[in-house]
Amino acid sequence: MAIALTPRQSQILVFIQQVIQTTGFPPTRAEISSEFGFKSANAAEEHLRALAKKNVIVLTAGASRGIRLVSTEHHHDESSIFSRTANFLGLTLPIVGRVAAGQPILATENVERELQVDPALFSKTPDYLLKVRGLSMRDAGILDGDLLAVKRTPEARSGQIVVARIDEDVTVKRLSQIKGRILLLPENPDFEPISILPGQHFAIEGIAVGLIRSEPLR
Amino acid sequence: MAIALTPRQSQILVFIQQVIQTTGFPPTRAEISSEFGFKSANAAEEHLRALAKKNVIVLTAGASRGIRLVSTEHHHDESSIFSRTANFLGLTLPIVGRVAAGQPILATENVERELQVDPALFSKTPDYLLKVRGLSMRDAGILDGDLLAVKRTPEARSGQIVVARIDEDVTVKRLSQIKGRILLLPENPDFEPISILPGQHFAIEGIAVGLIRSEPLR
DNA sequence: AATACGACTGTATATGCATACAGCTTAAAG
DNA sequence: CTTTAAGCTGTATGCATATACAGTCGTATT
Repeated sequence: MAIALTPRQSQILVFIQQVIQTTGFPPTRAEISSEFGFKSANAAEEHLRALAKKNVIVLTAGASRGIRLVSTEHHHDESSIFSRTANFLGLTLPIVGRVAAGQPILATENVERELQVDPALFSKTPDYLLKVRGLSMRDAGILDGDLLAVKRTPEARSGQIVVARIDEDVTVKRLSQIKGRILLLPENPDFEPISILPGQHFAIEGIAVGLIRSEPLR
Repeated sequence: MAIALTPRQSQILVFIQQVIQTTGFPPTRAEISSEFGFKSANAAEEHLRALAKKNVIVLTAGASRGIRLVSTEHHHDESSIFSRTANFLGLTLPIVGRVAAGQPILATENVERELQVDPALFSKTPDYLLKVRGLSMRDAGILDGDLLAVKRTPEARSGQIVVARIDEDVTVKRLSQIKGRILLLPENPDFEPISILPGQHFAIEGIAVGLIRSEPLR
């Protein structure tokens, strides 16, 4: 179970991803410090330690630029320059990874990258792609690592698959509203339904309108 | 047009690729020398210069591990009727619906429509999208109506999810090759494994590299 | 009030690493 | 037979980098 990153740590992580994508190799402590205006390389060092402790990167002791991103999935190679330059036909959707606790879903820190999508693909135009974690919706054909196309809306009908926020956590579940009682149902017998208790902060963030599985199927 | 690499230069290049793959960052001159038994780091330096001159890598002066692989171009077979036009947006992939008995998958009659896809999305570039019928692969997260991104290839490894042709029929299953015996396994206990009998016409049409679910999830 | 932690500044230092210059060897090309 | 290029050895130099230790500041917890 991964702990949520702080906003600052997310920024560092995104920067590392960007450097690898644009230069082909990870940044040094000094380069990170320079980017963020740190006057001491130690600030970067400590952020890297924190990210390593939270298992989003792996550090190689003694090696310069010894930073490795933990297998989120595909290593994006040069092909991603496509999504950068393209700006005419397609819809550009942000890919939202780990949602930092308490942060709005579309906060910059949560956006891992962007992807071009043909608007003709989905019946309802999605606003973002959420990277699904875990197997709680397995039996609905939603697997770990899948990109869920989500349309932002504050309301949903019972039975729809929704992105919901309970207190600080964001989750994907099937919505069930019976007699005013709100239930979030997993689609996997190994998981328990989530009942919204009075006093808990609950909000519908959006409804699922499609899905993209980018990893080679195994 | 790139000049051909010498055998030794190819070995160096492959090593660099392997290091990036396994560690997440490029090797140093010393590491290359160590791998190949060079007693001087200068040997590696000169190889890197040669590779840079032949445009297969880009060197960043002054940066440790400042090696970047140059994107290897994808070569598609021109024989395909469907030009996968790689413009700025990306790939144009044909959506293949019901495959008429005996017809090649990409025969015009089978193509329902076309869809633009960001090439950065899939790790292996797909050649077409196959509309899945039935629930035989349900437990692999492939549902009825899903668009399976397929890369054309005549060969596949055991365990991969493949598009295969048995006599006149096209099907999606998990490939199992044990002791020369070919089995096509469904991912749904309600379906039976398909055993290829001698005398039957069998061919791998492609492997699944991704999936798109365009219909609103229900 | 005491403690813990995120997020830094500041100072240091031992390696890590890129990179230059001088040669040597072998094989192909003129 | 001389030149050129690939492929090395050997020696050196100096910036590039990781990383330790000592503090500061503010915001939460306990």
